[in-house]
Amino acid sequence: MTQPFLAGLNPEQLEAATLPHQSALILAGAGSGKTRVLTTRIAHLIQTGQASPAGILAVTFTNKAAKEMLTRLGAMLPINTRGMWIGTFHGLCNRLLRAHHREAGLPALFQILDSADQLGAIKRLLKALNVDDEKYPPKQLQHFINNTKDQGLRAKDVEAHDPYTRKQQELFAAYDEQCQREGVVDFAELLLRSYELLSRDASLRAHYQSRFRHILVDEFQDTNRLQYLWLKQLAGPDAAVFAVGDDDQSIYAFRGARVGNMQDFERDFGVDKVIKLEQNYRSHGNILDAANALIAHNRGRLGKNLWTAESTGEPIRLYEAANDQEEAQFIVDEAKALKREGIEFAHIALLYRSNAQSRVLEHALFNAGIPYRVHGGLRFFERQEIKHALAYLRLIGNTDDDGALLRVINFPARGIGARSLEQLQEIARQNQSSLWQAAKSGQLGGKAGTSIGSFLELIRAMQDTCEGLPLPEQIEHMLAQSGLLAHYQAEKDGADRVDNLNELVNAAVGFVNEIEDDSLVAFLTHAALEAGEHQAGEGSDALQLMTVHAAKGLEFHAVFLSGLEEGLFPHDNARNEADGVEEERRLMYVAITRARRRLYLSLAQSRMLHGQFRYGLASRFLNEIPENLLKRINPAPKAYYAPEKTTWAPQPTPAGSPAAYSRDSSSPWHVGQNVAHAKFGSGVIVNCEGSGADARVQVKFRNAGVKWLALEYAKLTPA
DNA sequence: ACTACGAGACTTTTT
DNA sequence: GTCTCGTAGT
Repeated sequence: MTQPFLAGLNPEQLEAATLPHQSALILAGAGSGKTRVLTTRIAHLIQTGQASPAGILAVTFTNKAAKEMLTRLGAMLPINTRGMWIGTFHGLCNRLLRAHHREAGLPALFQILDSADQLGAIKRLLKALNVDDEKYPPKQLQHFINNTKDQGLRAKDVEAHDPYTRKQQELFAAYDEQCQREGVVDFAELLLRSYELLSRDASLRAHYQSRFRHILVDEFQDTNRLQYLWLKQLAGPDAAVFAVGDDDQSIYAFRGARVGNMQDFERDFGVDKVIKLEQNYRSHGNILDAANALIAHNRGRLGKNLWTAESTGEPIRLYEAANDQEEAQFIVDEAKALKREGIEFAHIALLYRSNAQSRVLEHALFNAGIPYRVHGGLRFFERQEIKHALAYLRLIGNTDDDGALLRVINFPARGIGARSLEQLQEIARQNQSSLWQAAKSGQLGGKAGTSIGSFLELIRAMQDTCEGLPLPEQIEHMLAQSGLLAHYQAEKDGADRVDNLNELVNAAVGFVNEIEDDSLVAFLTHAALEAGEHQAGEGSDALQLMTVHAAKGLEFHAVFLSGLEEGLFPHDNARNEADGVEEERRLMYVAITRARRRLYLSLAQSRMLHGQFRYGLASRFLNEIPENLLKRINPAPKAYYAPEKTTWAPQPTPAGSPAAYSRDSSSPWHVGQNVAHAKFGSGVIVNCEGSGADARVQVKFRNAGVKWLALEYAKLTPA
């Protein structure tokens, strides 16, 4: 039997992919071909007859990773991957719970709450119980609930030694009851429920244990306690668990990931095979050397050293700017230069530690006319208008979904105000029923009773209309009947929202074509579990902007890593946490190893953050990269930057360029000067740089925004 | 029922 | 600086 897909693997990759039936831990460094090994192993198991497609369970963290795996697998083997259990932890748990909803104590059509829905549910709970949300902030309670569940624990399992924790515990229990009553399940609950189901039901457990004799886990370092427990329940005595991970890339401890699971795994699963994938196929030598040197400062690593067959390549460029705007300008200029060298913008990434940093970069890119795409941000299914539409769909499926009902009972406005709702909620409380049941009971009189009654009729009418229709048509009718579409069409800035609502119909068409299940619940589940990147600018040649977290798993020809200052990276908040700095260092390691050929590191001596100036020292991580790998690029002499109406603090003069921040007296233009431009109108100079033919000024126009202008060409007049 | 204004947040985030 | 949220006012 030929297995062409095994060709080209290095010895370690080959060994891992063809390992006999036993549990194993694969330490896969950045860029070492981990996804390839995972998919190749699955293909190998199937083709050699060691496993049938149905006998394999492969679990990832993101939908993207799961999709990637399925695509690659489909290319290797002529099999239908559809029935295979390859997916995210949440996706697989959902599948399990749908199949055994009765045993799990859930309604057949249970809905999934995303984080925002969950927060809403908690706020509602606090209000119903008359709890002071100042004393028990909803966000904090949400955190408490999710954290506890992620440990595999329920409210009753919490050890409360103080009144405050006891109250949280009590609210946690009440929250779970509320969810149960409404037939909804949050993300953590998906996992906890299916874990409890497997632990409780021996025959069900035996069934799945004998079915899945091969379990493969991606990004093992990111698993939390509960996910680990879940895996342990699913893995029977003859299961071989193939865990792939990299302790150096563990950057999600803040949300419960436990690197310790890797050591536990070796012990609990009797692992005697640990394979290290250390050959990196991505980066040039200098970049890897920098990454290795940096990560060596962490203690308690499992130990791994990346190497490459590639040449050393270019040095890592380090740039220290006077301020954040200058840093952004440097990045813009270099990106342009790279583009001239033939590197596409799409292969260049601008990375930062926190989202707040993107604004200055975007601003500079916008002024330079460079196309860019920001990753992360509002997802399609999280938009307000989409949430509203989904709430109607949820109500069609399950009228007891109080969260959904409250969201749309008065949207578009139907004269059901806060007062009517309070009455309704009071009745529901007394009857121990859902809001829908309360409304139906006829205990509401007067105007409130009538308007709420007609809302009930509206939903019932929708249910009737939708009965038996294909999903996309159901959505179209709902949009019209609910008045949502009309509402946004009438709104003056509603065009985008209308587009999105129509896009929702398209999404349903795509969904129905792709998935065999075209039920409403399946679509709603899809919406909750795959909020979707679904953003503009895809496919075009645009610079890629994202946080370092979001860059994990990706690679780029050139990477700019900005904001390398103490307090930002490592972040201030990380310094107080146990092992906080080590996690930040791993984050830095992830950032560095994204670069294939060229890496820029930059920092600013001062930057605007949260509305005020902040002066940071160079990040400690810069000192952990050997000097011989670095090439320092010195800033060209610049005029100082003085923000309008801000008390300007003198900036430290960097060594080696004493004149860098003094005013250029030879230029007739200066910061703060009022000027006029033929096309853009009047404005004020906010920045100057260069001299002679290269002289440029940045002008903030009253009506035309902020623009950089070359003095040689732009006709500016003092005003 | 809609708007406007002030207060407070604000690391990272997938599901 | 900018966004969200909640409340008070029209």
